Amino acid sequence: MDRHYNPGTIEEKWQSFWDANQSFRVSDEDEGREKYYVLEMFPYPSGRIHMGHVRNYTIGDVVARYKAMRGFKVLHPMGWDSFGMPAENAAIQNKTHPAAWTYANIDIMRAQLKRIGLSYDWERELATSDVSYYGLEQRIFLKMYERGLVYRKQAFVNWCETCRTVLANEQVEAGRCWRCGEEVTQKELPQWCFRITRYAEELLEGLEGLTGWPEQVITQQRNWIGRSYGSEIAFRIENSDDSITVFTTRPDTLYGATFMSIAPENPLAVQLSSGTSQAGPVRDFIARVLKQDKTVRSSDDLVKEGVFTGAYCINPVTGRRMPVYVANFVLMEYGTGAVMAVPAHDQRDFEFARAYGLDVRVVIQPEGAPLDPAAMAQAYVDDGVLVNSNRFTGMHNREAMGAITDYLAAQGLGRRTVNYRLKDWGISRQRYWGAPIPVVHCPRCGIVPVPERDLPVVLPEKVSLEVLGRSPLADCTEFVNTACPQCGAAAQRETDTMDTFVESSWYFARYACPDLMDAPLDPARVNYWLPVDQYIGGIEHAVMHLLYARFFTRVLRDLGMLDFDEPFTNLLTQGMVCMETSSCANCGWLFPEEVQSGACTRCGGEARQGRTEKMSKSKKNVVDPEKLIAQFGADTARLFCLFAAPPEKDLEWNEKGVEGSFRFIQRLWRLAEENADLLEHVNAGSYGEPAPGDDAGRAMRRKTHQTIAKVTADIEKSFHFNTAISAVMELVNHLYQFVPHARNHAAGTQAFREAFDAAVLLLAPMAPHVCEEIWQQLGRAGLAGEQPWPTDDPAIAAADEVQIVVQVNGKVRGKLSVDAAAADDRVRELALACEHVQPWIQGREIRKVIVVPKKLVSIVV
RNA sequence: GCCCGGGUGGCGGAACUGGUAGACGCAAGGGACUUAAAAUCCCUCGGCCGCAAGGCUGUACGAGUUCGAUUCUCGUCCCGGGCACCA
Repeated sequence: MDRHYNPGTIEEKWQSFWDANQSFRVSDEDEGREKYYVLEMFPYPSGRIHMGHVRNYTIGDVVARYKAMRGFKVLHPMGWDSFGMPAENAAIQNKTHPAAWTYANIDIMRAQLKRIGLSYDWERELATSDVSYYGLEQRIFLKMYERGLVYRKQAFVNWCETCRTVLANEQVEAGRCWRCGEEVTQKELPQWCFRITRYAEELLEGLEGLTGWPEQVITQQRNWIGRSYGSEIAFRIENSDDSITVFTTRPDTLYGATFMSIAPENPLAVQLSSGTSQAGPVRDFIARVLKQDKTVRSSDDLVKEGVFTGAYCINPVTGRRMPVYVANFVLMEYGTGAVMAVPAHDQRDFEFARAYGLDVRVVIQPEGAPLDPAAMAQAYVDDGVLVNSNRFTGMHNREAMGAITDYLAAQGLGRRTVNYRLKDWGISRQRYWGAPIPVVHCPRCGIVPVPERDLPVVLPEKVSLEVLGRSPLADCTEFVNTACPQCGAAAQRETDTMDTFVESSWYFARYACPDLMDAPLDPARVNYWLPVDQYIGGIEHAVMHLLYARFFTRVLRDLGMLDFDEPFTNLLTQGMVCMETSSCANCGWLFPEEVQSGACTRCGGEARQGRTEKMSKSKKNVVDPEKLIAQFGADTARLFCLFAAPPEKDLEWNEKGVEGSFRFIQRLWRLAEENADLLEHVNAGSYGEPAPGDDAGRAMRRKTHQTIAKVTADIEKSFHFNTAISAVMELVNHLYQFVPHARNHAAGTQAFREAFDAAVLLLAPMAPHVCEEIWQQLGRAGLAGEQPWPTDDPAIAAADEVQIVVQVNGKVRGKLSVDAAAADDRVRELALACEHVQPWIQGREIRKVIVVPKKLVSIVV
């Protein structure tokens, strides 16, 4: 046994071993062992691994290694979400090509991941920017197109007039372009969309079955889909054959509808006003509202504004004329882009009516004081009984919702509907570094999908990224100019690329068959490995990524590529990695190494400690995993990530805590090294019963088996590695105490070996390098990681004496040690006789005595 | 505003289905070893009172249920996250 623990040497040795032996490669054949698919969200190759990755991937790795020791056949793959905007920005900045930048990053990050000792099947590695990936994605796109799941529509995008370019939401800062500061406006452009709304109901209902997901994520998805039941009601436009249809969840208030509000984007706004004196004001109003970017328009304090269109529609039940207004708070994307306004019973309509002097008609009366429209200070939105509602007067409003809708339906003026907040997924990006949308625009045939035989549509290499106003692909003539696949005429390729969320919506299935070249997925292999048994990633993906992946899984199912509904059976959302921030008046944010004993090392000024926040480059509160590993080794980095907090909580980084984890590993090593003579050349499996009367040996074995049970339960139940590690720490502490006994008793030596081997195996998934090394240096057969997971023997773990707490009136007054098998009556007797308890019960009447077996006795006096 | 989480020592965090609050680790203090330091080992460590035995108090705050509440119920305050004019 080596004298000192040398993480650098050991880790390099085992990482090379795993590489050379392809230790974590799995075949796709069913070998009788149960499969287990564990997956961590793949990273964007930004350049370097950060602590959030280390934490995420360590958690996944422990699960993978643990399940393997439990006898599962484990699939644990890794890849790269390698399309995206940062590559283009970096390319412009560094005058390189996005591909060069991306693939260089991948090489760096792959090497970094290997240095953490993660048990990936690298044979299955994939990168979404490889044509072998996105080319197959284009096939999925075509199949979706055939099924009507893809369509094109005019949609508003953020637009900077100065830069003449489309901006992503995150490129808009306080309503202005991030690059030039110009005010961002909304511009209507044709956009490709996926019809996710077709699956809205199924996606919502599927949530019920996701028992392995955190409640929080389920709720967020439910709110995002936002189902609401209501009615569609048609309002005839005065002097016209047309009508305006609205969606409302409150058909019961129809008799109180006194005007109509429509969204500025609603084409009716211009239509209705044209030819009237209101045409000018309406046009101006729309132009002004559309100039505001989405964040401004949806901000809290936006004043409700509107303008009369000059037109009226007719309330179908009262026959009253309702002026039609364009209003800035009405959303085109929700419902029908038009709202029947009931000022008495809707707060927004109320405010609007007061501002523009419109009628307020009460139609729902609460119990007690009747409402007076003139005196109301706010809308009455709660339940009540209908008034002023003709035949429905007197009916409870809940009942009236259905009754009024049915009445309208009978006349063809309305129907019950379900409306969703969820919108179709706009996938068009006017960007270079993404998957080309495989479509051709032909002057004669219109939109023609690229036939499957002509796929993939390869992203051209030579493009200029600095052109403005359109996708860089639009300027690449050899890409754009093509022949129409249908008629052969000169045509142009679509130059939009796909949202990168498309790639991450099916990569988890592709890992089952990454070698397949002529189809995206091999149903047999996908159905064998999937669904993913355990998916692990950041909570920030609670809605978008996880919803899109669920959508895609259903689409792929309907395309016959797989046959399950939900992609991820269990989901673990891990918390962020946080650290204290530091700053100095002169130099701003400081890196941790720029602070020494409270002073800034750059200017000598005072370094102030800020709040603890998520590690980020901008705040400089970061720890570089590479440096950390160089100093302490990967096992320490892993152990600390697991020990400092349970996975779902935020982890507070603490340099001293890292040293503590390092010390613990050294403590384990030293225990082996100092007692190698006792431990060497013995194999697990046969640890004899300690000699009768060997209490210390018995206690050691009890601790061992209790620890095995505890660690196993902590991992199985909730992946609470922090408590699992603390249990092993206790075992190791116990082992140190036990050394003298182990040296003097043969049976004690056995118990010592049993406990030590258990400690090493229990830690093997968490600190794999050092555990393998100890296992090997002590001459154990095989690899630690290939040993069966230790099993606990409840008979050995059971205590033969238990401590009983004695309470008097709920306060702890005494403690007793009692034979575990003692009868309740006997325990009760001992408790009452206990010397510490006597003073509290003497001379008082004992009303009740409660005996909880093996726990406590509660005496009520 | 609405919907989810969450408030436990100096710090990170433990506590099974209501049963000894503070496991484990960090920090701190004291001691041993050392010429010295590091490393290591031993002891102390929620607060208050007490020489001690021991007592009182304590899981954001206020009530309640219970023999017994960090755990269950109601109310209040604070922090974090998500959504937000959704008709």
